[in-house]
Parts: sequence; C-alpha cells; structure tokens
Amino acid sequence: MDPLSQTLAALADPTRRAMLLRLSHGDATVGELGAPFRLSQPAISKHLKVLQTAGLITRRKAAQTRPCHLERARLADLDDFMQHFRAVTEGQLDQLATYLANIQSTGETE
Amino acid sequence: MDPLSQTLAALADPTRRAMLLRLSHGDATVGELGAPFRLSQPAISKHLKVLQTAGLITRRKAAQTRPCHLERARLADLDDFMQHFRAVTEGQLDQLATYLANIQSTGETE
DNA sequence: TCTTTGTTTTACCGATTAGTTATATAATGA
DNA sequence: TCATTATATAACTAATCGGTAAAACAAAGA
Repeated sequence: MDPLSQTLAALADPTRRAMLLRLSHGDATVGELGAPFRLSQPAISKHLKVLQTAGLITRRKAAQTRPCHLERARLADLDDFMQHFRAVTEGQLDQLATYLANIQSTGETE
Repeated sequence: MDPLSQTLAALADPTRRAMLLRLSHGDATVGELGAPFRLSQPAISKHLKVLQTAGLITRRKAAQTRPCHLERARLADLDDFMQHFRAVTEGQLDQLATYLANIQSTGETE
C-alpha cells in the first residue's frame, strides 16, 4: 500500500487519532496512551503498530516501557495532498502574494 | 461511524483520491470518472457511493448521466483536524505575521 | 415500442480489520 | 532466582472491504 493510503487508513480510526493528538503534546508510553480507552492491552499495541507501520510514530526503549513519539513527516505529506483542494485558499494566497509583492516593492523604491 | 473517520476511510484509497482530484477540476459523470481505471463499472459506482456517503461528493441527474460534484466541507473538517499537528507551521505563520506587521508599519511610517 | 447507453443493485468471494483471550518476552526489583 | 510490570505475539472470530458477474433500472433515440 502506498504511504499516503497507509497514513489515511491509520487516521481513519478515532482511537488512533486520539493517540496522535495525545502525542502531539509530547511522548507517551504504551500504557499512558491506552489508559483513556476501554480496550484490552493487545488492542492498544495493535493500534500503535498500525501507526508505526504508517510512519506516524516511532518508539524508543526506556526500561520496560516503549515511549512513543509523533513523527510529523507523513502528516506533512497529507497536508501536501490536501493542498490540491484549496482552490479558495489558493486564491487568498495569491492575494497575499500580490499584497506582499506590492508592499515589498513599495518599501524598496522608497 | 463519525464523519471524520468516514472522510479519512474514503480518502484511504488511491482510486477514490484520484476521483476527487479529477472532480477538483470540475464536475464529471460516472463514466468519465471511471475511464482512467481498469475496473468494472459497478466497482466505480461503489467507490462513488463511498465518497457520497462520506459527504465528499453530491450527484445530480442529467439525462442518463449522474454528474458528480466535489463537496469541500468535509475536506475543510479534515483540515481543521490537521491544524492540531501544525506546531512548526504555526510558528512559521507567526513569523509571517510578525514580518507582515513589520513591513506594514515600516511602510506606514515612511 | 425496442434498442442502446449510463448507472445502480444484488449476490457472491477472498482478503483485511478490529477486537478478543491466552501466552510469550523483556527489564526491574525483592 | 523469582515475582512483577510493561509490552508484544499468536490464534481465533465476526464484520467490513474491494473486487467480480449478472441482472435491474432509467432515459434517449430510432
């Protein structure tokens, strides 16, 4: 499966999205990430494996725990894809670019 | 299933993403949307139904055809979700805002 | 009316998914 | 060494998914 499809499939689950949101505030262990959910521990491990396989998180070793870390690269890739649909926003960015060009050239000539 | 999960699940398929990209350039019929793919016609209809159920497209009637139209609202919802992960980008936007404020005030005072 | 074109629906299949329980592995600490 | 804590793996199950072929439906045109 291509990386973007993997990313989107991983995100298409509210439990995994909640885990990522938690990780956006800082690293957390498997136990900490699973605590909010009424799920068995293997289910938590499975969700984290999906996120890891998608490249959305990495893990390190710390004693018995395996703290997880959010990797933003794949989210950035998704952002790039989303860019294709930002017709209105693109228009606004064009306006901003024009605005920037205007005030910049104004500043240079004065 | 919650709307955001439905949106992401619908996007987690390259065929459906390609269809949406096509629709971002304008409405298209079922036949037009299916043409690029080596898939049976019912498979195309199924993919479009997934997109429609997720609220990503709507369809109207035109003679025998059923032209599809991209609906950007759910993509905007996804964008809102993505916002939670834009820590670095937010910093860059802050810098841009500062930059804009600077050159703007400079321009005003001169 | 009959045929053609465009699309949907139905019924089916194999693969994948999300969950479970039970078991294994790994590191710590008594 | 032995028990505890943290996590992963294995084996299983029910449900969902992406595809197919065959049939039905809808509108247009001869």
